[in-house]
Amino acid sequence: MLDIRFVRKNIDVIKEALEKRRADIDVDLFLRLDAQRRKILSELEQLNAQRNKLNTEISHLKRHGEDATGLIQTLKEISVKAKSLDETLSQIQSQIQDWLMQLPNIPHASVPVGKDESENVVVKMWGEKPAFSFPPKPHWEIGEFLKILDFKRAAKITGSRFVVYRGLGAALERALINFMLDLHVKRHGYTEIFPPFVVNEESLFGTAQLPKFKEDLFKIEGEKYYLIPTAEVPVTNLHRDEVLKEEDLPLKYVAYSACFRAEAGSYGRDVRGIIRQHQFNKVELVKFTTPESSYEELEGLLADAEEVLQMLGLPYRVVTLCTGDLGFGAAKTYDIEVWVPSQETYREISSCSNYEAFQARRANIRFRRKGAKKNELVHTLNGSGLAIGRTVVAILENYQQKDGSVIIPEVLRPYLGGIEKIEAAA
RNA sequence: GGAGAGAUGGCCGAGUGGUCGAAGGCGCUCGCCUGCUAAGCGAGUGUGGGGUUAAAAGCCCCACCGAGGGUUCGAAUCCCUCUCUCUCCGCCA
Repeated sequence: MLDIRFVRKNIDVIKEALEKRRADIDVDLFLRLDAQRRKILSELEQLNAQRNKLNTEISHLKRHGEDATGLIQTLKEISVKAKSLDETLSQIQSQIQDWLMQLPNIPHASVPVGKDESENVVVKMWGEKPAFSFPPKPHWEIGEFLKILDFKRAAKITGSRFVVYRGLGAALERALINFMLDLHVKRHGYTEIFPPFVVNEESLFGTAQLPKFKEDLFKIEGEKYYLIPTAEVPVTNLHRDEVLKEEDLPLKYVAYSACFRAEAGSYGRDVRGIIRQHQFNKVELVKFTTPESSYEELEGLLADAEEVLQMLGLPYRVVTLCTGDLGFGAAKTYDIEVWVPSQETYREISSCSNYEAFQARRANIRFRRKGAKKNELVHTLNGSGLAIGRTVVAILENYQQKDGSVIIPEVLRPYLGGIEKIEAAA
């Protein structure tokens, strides 16, 4: 959410941002509602001030045992008027709130202008794509051959877009989680969080999944709870309605969680394999920073996520999302895309974003500078570090051998009891 | 799931219809005093919104005593619903 006063005073900036994003939102509606709101608000407040004055007089009279019938009559009339104004006001206010909730963040000046995904800008290439002496297999074939991924039984026990990891597959998933957590905690200085995987509506409003993206979420029937689509939600909301201390910033958290996504509207995309699942694991990085340091911290966050791929020896590239592809609440986003040999393409494995104060305003996360009177909103950032399932895809495909086995990257071996490769069970 | 108790400012805690944004204490900030980083004295110390302003400060006004609704001329105080916390019982990894 953006600051209503900022919007009011910078309507041209808003219009330009919406145009760059190719978003169609009625800005004039806002201006009309806002003008109405302020007019009614000041009328109402004048009435209230009048009422408060008369009330004081009445209480004086009453305490001296004098008659206040006339004043009470006047007050009755004022109260009736105030009540109806109040109703009108709250209607307008909720309309304004709805409008503001629909308004996306303003892209940062450094974000390239573009219409869609095709105009994202590659800013970095890392690693060498593996050269195979045979046609590389897709990860689902490798996984089934090695009996580490079981799609059939997952479909039986749950449904499509679910998978069962078995044996070394399950161990690999667990190893990756531990490896990434250890890296970010011990080397990058993040604090580990193990959050609830279920959250309430307020949290989802705070991080801007609601109200716009309800159809992407799993809701628990009969409860007010939702399954989290990412650990970003519980971790960012850790400090909802809090005032942080300047000296504690930046706060850096890393959290493992399962993530649940309805994937509505993605029928037919990535139907095979584990690229797109209803449930997947992810290690997420979240930062709370001062406004002036958030872009520096974004670069740091990106580097922390990249290091995972570097240590695993997986080739990747980094792209800056253009304005047309930028997520709703983000001011700037880097995607890290890992090389997937069977598809001969790079696939997103991490998305690192600076939300500036967009989430902080919704979630009311502030900080106070030393000696300052006023609280300010923090900036929030987050990024995957990394998506576990897609990392498994990358490992299986990039490290596959001609005989169908898969070499384990060295850094993972201590997490897998020292084994060097996954082979077909005898 | 059943029964009961509670939710007030950074913290503790008073306040059962009118002068309450809220006593008192603690903490914190500033000042004074004191021949030691103590004690004492004085003042200040919530958040959000609207107006005034080029802007800020300041000033004026409004709202907020877990949340939402209601009664009333008037609600922290009365009524209803919800949420959370605590105690006991039941169930349970």
